[in-house]
Amino acid sequence: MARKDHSSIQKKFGENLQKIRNERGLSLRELAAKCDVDDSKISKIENGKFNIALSTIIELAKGLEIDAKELMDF
Amino acid sequence: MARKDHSSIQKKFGENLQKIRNERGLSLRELAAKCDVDDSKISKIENGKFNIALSTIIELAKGLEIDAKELMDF
DNA sequence: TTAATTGCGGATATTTTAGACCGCATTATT
DNA sequence: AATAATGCGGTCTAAAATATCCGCAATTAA
Repeated sequence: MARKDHSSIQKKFGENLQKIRNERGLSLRELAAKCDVDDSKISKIENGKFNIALSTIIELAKGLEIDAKELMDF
Repeated sequence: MARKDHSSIQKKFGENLQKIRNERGLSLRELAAKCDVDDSKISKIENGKFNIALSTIIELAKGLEIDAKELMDF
């Protein structure tokens, strides 16, 4: 690979995000409506497809109405 | 701005990072040696210059020997 | 007073995300 | 059966982060 591989971190983060979203009973589109992140992007994040930015983590936490710390608890 | 502005989040994150690094008594170069992040980059992060990726947050936590959650506690 | 350390900013090239939208196959719901 | 909802993958462009490395002013140590 040209650049470092972070897929293992991304996957863990994604699994945790999905778990929390499901606990809240929110669909991808419902969560997307509550934060400034597109539903198709949330899906990709949950599947570990990319290395999201700090601001996106904060945005997701806002939509889930939780503290960003919780999202990092994996 | 062409893209959304996240400087307020970035600044808060940076201040928290700097606070923790100082508590540990580590210089920028010392921390850089303990994780895969260049010292000049850490300086820029501390000064809120950019919106770092998830993997960078994890990397910094590793170097500081703390949980990534702590870095998000701001 | 030298010499070393520290924080920080600049420059560049490359890679990646963000952001917005579309569309489909599979599951639910009516 | 028909309709709606859901998860998910793809496309595209512009903007931003990564990764390196250099260098300097100011502070600290020898």
